[in-house]
Amino acid sequence: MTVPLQRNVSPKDNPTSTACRDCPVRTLSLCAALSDEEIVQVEHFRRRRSVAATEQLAWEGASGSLLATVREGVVAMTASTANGQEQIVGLAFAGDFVGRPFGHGTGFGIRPLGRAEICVFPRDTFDKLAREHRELGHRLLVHTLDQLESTRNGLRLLSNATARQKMAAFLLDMSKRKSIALARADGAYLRLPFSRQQIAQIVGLTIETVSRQFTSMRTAGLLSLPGRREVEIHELRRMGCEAGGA
Amino acid sequence: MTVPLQRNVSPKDNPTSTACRDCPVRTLSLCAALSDEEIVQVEHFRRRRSVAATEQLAWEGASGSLLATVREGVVAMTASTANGQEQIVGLAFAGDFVGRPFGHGTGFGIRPLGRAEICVFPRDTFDKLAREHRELGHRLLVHTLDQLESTRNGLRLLSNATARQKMAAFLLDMSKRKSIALARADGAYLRLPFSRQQIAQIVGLTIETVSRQFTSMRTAGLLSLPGRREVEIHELRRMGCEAGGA
DNA sequence: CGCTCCGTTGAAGAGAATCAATGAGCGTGG
DNA sequence: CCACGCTCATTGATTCTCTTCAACGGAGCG
Repeated sequence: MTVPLQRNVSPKDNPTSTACRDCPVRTLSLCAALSDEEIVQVEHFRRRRSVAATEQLAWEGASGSLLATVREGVVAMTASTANGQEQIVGLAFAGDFVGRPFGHGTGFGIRPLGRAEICVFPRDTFDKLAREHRELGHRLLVHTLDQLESTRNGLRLLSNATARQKMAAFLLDMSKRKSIALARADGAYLRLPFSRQQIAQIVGLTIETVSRQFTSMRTAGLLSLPGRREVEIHELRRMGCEAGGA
Repeated sequence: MTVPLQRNVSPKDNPTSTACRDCPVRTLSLCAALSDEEIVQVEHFRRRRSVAATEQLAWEGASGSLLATVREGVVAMTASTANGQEQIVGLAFAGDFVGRPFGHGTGFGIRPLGRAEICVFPRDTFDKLAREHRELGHRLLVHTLDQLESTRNGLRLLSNATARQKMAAFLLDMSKRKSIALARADGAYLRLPFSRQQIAQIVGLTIETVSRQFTSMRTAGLLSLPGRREVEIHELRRMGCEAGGA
């Protein structure tokens, strides 16, 4: 069986294209602010990178950290806590922007959770563009405001919630994100891109407690765990009650 | 004794002036992005308000919340946690901006911690200005990035730290802020604008634990408590060790 | 003086962390 | 094909910290 030669391949059908207009996050990311003409200019200085799961993209406390857009996978911002553990203080999914423009670096560590594809911008060029291009700057601002809001939401969660509440809220949050691999539209089935250890670092618990909560929820009939990284939530409403302190 | 008539009073000497150029946060806030000519335009639509300690400026979950600059005092963003408590997820000091521009409200409650002076902007006018005025937009972006960074720092703290670590980090954070009433330049003496209850809501502990930590730190010789809201840190370095998990 | 608000202190209980061991999945290599 | 070793997840027992419930003390004020 021979593979037929394809002619007139549309951009979308060509997964190996390096053109920005074929980028999977073309309309999600900051780049949506750029016209097709403008983005061709960007192609000259942006650099795509495929990062391995073990690769650290920036170190905590390092001054000059990267500026990038996540094209595929999940990228985490980390901060080491007092007892030497590592807390995840932010997540960036496909289309999200990572890094601290304008001067100083983020101060946080940046690393992928699993394999990821990112698109890196040189600092000075990006800064200049973000200042001069009105629409891009505005989009970056809105994106930052959104991140601030969700980080503050995380703050509420981590401060006072019980382990059960943290886990329920985390699962509901994930079920709302369409960008992570979702098998069903209602959000009841999740294919998490995280290990148990990573979940623990996100919700601020130990891996043991995370595991206990999963089994406890399963025996309570709230969910089932078809695979290591799969979760099937049986009743989203009941899960909401768990998150809300009921 | 008669008060002599003063002629040629300089702006700074006139505390009751309602002009923006006499504003105490003229050079700190977003308004620093505006020239003296531009700010006269702003005066036409901005409205100053004096808010009482008990006054709620915005309710959690309310869609249209306020946009304002803090001129004096402290303003908090709040979120009610699962167990009905109220967690403070953000603080705004003199010069800081409060609110969520562009569309949706913050979703968080906004209230002053003690008396405060704010400068309120109508939503549509502000949004328009922030989009059209390059320098103002840029300053708002940088401010938001800063807030995001400090919120993420708070996340690290609240997630895994012990009560002692939380309190030490909180005190150090406050000692670095020059905008709250500081009697000494080295930051070793603090006049906190917070009650014990408010501190508890900020660091995510109960009021009892906060109180216990204060007395424990006092008996350990780390600090002394001259007044209800006063703190004298004896050794900033040792306090840093406490915050860092030593 | 008595009231209220705020802060402190004490004793008991609950929840998560820690320490420790077992189990499941997966790739490697014999 | 199966044994082995590795990583990741689960489960158990214990310890410790913080919360909760309760009482008390002091400052400010009518």
